[in-house]
Amino acid sequence: MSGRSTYYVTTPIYYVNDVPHIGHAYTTLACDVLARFMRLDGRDVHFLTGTDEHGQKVEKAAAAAGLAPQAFTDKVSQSFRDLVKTMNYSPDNFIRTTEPRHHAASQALWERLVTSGDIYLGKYAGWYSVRDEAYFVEGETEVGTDGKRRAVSSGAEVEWVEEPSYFFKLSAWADRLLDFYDKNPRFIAPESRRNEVISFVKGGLQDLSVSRTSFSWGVPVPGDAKHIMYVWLDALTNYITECGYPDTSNPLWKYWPADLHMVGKDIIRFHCVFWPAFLMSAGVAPPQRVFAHGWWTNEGQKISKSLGNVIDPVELVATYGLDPVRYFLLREVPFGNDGDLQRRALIGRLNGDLANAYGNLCQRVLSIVAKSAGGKVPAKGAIGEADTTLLDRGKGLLATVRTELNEQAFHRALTAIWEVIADANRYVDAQAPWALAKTDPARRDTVLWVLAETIRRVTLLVQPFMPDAAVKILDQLAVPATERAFAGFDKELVSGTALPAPQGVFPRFVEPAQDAKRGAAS
RNA sequence: GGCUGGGUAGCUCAGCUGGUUAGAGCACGGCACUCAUAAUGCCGGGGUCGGCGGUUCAAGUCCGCCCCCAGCUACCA
Repeated sequence: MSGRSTYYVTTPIYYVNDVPHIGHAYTTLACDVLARFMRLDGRDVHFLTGTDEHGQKVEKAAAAAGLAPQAFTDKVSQSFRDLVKTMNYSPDNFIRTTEPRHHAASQALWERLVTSGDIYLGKYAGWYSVRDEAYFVEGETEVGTDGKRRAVSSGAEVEWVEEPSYFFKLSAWADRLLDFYDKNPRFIAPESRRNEVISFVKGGLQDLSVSRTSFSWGVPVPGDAKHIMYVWLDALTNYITECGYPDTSNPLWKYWPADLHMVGKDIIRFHCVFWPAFLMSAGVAPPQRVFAHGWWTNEGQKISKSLGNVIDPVELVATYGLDPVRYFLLREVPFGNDGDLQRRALIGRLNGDLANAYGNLCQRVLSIVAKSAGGKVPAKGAIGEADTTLLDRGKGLLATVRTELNEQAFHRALTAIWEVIADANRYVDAQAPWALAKTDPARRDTVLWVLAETIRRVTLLVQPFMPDAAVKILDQLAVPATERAFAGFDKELVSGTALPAPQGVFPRFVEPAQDAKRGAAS
């Protein structure tokens, strides 16, 4: 036996020229839920996130700040490590492209590409803006009435510049990529993105410039130190750096190929076209799947720094609480679609799904147990049809959630869990344990046991989404820490186990009064 | 322009290979209950399923045309 099956999930490495925003938080959250679920499900998980710290922008920003690039990135990348704590992520490692092992891995990969004959020296040419210190493609420029060509974004004059550059023969890989997509239908998700990528590749591929000489903050090209490896070749390599590349005897190499690269929809091409081409050229297996999720808007408005409506995950968590934010982000929108972050909707989910449906279910059941059933797991008596129906719904949930998360369908997984919560609330009303207390205490206890047991199962599955809240509820059910993994899913609550006093887990969110707001403003 | 995916109750969306009176959640209205976080449950109003035409015994579900929305159409992390 080879032991537990591995599960390797990655976030993109985040570029350190920016502070973390909701987009970063969202991507990593999705990975975190998967990592936590897979661990509970007995998989041997490796969950990687990190920062991309090279490039001209970083070099310039460091200079502007009067710092050496390394000191600068040490400082800026910290905000991403802080977000890990704020959002309660559970990565197994936080990788940085400035690590020596990453330079070694990137250079090793480069050398393999050279050996494969896919690297050649040529010239990179484009419209260059001295003021912006950046290249623009033709479409990003326009010729003004004075006959001078300028960058559309900055208005700066551009000139045609050529610099020596190494190229990767991407043009030779189109057919092999299409063949790869064809044989691996799960490689790109969601489906609409898959179509886009395939049509892009079918349109023909150009060779890719993979080195620059215009700056020096990066990984030197082996054998030609004037050149720095360009952005994506360096950045993408992090996924195998982590596993020890090129040392395939590294213990972490068992995780490659990755089960899932989670990415935002803007960087799908790099992950679905360039990356598998690099890897195949180097004789390394491509990842198994890339999922491109959507973007958030803020109250219907596109998010942009210039509009000043960037969503700060730290503020969201401070206002609404961590677990409600985690829940909302993955429940509100079909994963893969764009979503709109509306405070009203968030509060609706918090009060409706969490406080009213789930929290109140726990509270109404546990308070009866505490007040009139002895404060212990109630005695399980004869189980009837209605009991079996509810219990079976809870039992079936694990398989359902497993299936949905295998497709990264977080919203459907949560919907399925909440359907059982709704069933449980209906069952409480139908069985009316408060009435049974007078007529049939034994039956009352059985009803309470069925409910507690259902809450246990539901909560085990809530753990990956809302770890803190789940702990509180499982504690109130006295579920041993050793029985919270899914191996213990069918280990029922034992009647007679002493329970702690119940306490609410999801308080309702009450909006500050409008009058108070106006009063404060005026 | 081309390609792809969409346009279904006030809002967000389900509706597999065509087949009984088109569904869910939220919101709204009424009722019930009182264990519970003024929570929960039940009932109800509300949709010419983007438009026009066609195929079929039968179309939201297939075909054609048109209108509208979004994404992609390469080197920006």
